[in-house]
Amino acid sequence: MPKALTQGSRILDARDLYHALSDETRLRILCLLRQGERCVCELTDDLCCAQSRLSFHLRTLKNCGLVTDRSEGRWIYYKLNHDALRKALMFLREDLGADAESHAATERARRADNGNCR
Amino acid sequence: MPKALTQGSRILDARDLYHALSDETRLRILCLLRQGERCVCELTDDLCCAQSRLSFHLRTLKNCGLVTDRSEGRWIYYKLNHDALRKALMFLREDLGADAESHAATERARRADNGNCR
DNA sequence: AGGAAACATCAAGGAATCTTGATGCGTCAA
DNA sequence: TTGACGCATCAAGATTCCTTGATGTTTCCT
Repeated sequence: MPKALTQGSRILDARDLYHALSDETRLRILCLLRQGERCVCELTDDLCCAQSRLSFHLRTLKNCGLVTDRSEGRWIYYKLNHDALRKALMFLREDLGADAESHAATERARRADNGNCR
Repeated sequence: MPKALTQGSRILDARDLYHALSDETRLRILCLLRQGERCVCELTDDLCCAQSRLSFHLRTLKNCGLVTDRSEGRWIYYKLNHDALRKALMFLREDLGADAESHAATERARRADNGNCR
């Protein structure tokens, strides 16, 4: 499939991921979940955050795939979904040309196949 | 400086970056700028987007550092700022544990220094 | 069975964000 | 110097997003 056709939904997927990442509370949730699974009541304590508010943000994170949940008895455990994190990272790298190292080297390479906009 | 003290502003910086990335128009702008500097009228054409609207989004991108501008005569040229892109990428990698490769390996390593939340 | 804990969901209000059209300012060409 | 172009900015309305408090559901304990 030509790249142009897939670009649209790639952008929309990326937009949804970055939107989920664009809130302080949600970023704090993700930082906590990095340490492992957490149930909602633990997160509520750690974040000093009303339960319904937390629930709202967890749903936002779940909707775009950044977290998954699993229920066990009365508790619901949330954890990071690394596939979605990787998607967010890969869009930065592949679509926007972000690189972890100094920019100079990669840009030199890219300039070889210089593509003009139109 | 202890990591906890720097965490707050890291999160706020990341939030601002991801907010700028959370809009379809802005992502399209960034994709176009990846190919090199563009002036506003070129972007207006490429995106079929009202000029004032484009100007609004360019300001959003500029405010968080994702693009820089340079004026030349009547034109103002915008280009990507790779330092900001790298910041967005590094937060995903370092603070959230995103990795480009399969997750299994890194997580095995990380589990050694298992940190509990509290 | 009854009560409490853990969580989701809903409605309403408030805040932030986006879009649009109008206006203003600097620059260039005639 | 006048007019057109390129762009920013502003005000107003529309839309999306977030927060809060109330209520509902499920599960567990007694």
